[in-house]
Amino acid sequence: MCVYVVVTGETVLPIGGSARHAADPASAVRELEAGGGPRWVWADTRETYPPLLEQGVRVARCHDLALTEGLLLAHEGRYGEPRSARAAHARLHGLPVPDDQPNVTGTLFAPEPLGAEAVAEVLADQLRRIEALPEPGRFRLLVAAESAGALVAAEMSYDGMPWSRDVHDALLTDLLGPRPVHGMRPAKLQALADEVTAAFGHQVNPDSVQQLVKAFKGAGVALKSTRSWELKKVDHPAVAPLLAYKELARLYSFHGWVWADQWVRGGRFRPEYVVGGVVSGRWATSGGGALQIPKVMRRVVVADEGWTLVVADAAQLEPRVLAAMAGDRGLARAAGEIDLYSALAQSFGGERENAKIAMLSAMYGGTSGDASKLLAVMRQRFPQAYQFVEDAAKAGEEGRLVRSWLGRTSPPPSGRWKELVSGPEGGRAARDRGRFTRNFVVQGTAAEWALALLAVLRGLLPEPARLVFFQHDEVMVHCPLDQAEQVIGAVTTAAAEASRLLFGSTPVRFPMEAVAVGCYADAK
DNA sequence: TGACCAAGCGCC
DNA sequence: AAAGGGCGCTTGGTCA
Repeated sequence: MCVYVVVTGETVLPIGGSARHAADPASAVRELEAGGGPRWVWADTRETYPPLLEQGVRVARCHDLALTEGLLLAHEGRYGEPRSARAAHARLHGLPVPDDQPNVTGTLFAPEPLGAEAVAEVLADQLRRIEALPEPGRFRLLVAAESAGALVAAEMSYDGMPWSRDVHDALLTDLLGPRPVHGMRPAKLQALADEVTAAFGHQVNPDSVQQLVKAFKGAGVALKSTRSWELKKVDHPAVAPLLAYKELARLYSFHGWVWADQWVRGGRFRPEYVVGGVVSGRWATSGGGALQIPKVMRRVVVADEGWTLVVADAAQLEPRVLAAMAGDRGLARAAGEIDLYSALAQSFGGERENAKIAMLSAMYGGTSGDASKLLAVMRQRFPQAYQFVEDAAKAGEEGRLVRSWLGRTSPPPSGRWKELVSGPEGGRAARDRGRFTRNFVVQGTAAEWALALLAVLRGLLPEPARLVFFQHDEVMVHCPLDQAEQVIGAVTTAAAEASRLLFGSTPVRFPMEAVAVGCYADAK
């Protein structure tokens, strides 16, 4: 049973009750939250929640109208229509529908917030539309998990991930040389660039694909691309320094000093997360590149004195999700083991590696190498799982929509795709979309499991423990040392609860191994 | 000059 | 070792 309380601007309105115009809305929220914890409904967590966090107010549950509208529109085959609460309200009243604005927090031209009555109206409409779906229970869970994700995302941006600028600077200095002055290359990077130039006998900018291709051509080497794995096949003295250059140059420009100046404050890395930013339901980032931190940088993430980092990732999440969704008994039995691929090895000639290739090929639409032979085995041994992803691929090839377990819906085919598919290269376009929808059902459901885990875990954490990182199937909690055991236990509990919420009683296990470490680099 | 694209590579 | 689905982000380079 949910109790909804509307928040907009300075109004806090219990549904069915009378509006309170609070001069101090944060206090009003704090007060109502303490008295039992309603489900707050608001137009957009990104606008409403950060100011509350600034005032030390956190809430347990919310219903984010914009995220919910996006999920509903996609399910209704109206993917891409404006999803803001304002747009939803306009549609209800046959008024002109405003385009979605980029996150307007803090801009001068932020429009007046939607009135409380309008917010309540949009909520009622959404709840009605959810009840009309074929699986309202699952979709309600999706909405709750997505909204909880929005709370976590805002909190993680606010709290930040521990980031030692001293360790970062030492690492960069070690690899690149001291921080250079304005526009210069770091010494070690410049030395490698000079080596490349020397190897060719003339000036070559290693950042320029064109110059590199031309230089190699001049040396008698025809390149298809300058990708590292392509270069590794080439025998030329420029290759070694060039490969070293590319690796370090990326570190320098993506996660170097300039990046740290912009994104690290007070020993915390504060990226911006975009909940549901990937069509499959995975999160994206809109700044800071939090989901692409190179592994070498993990040593920079260090717990505060007297605190620890509890790091946990779900093992082989996607094949487990497939086993549970497809109800494939054989695969589910293997997924009852800690190492799913080892458990499958027997079916694939005793080779764990073969089992892995077969599973990945089934989920991603792989065709290369041994894939087709292994897929034939998969089809025979695990027919339900095989058929499940085949059906998703077929739907995609035919231009139909597919949905995740809880009801997140794939984008429809574009107009361009429809043209292509009836043209001479149509087969290629169809297969490409088939691979996408094949992967969508698995990746999307895995994202839902992870979101459910995140939501449950958040509710189990003791004060002052904080979630500080979430990356697809991995979470990190920063907590005092003496809470480590409790937090590790909470992770296990949350994983079990996420599995139960999505799949009820299933033989499939979802192992989530958590370790407490002083430094992220020590987690693996 | 700014807008946009492609290449390339980091993460899952 | 990669395969292969999804992203973000930076650089160089082109075009209006």
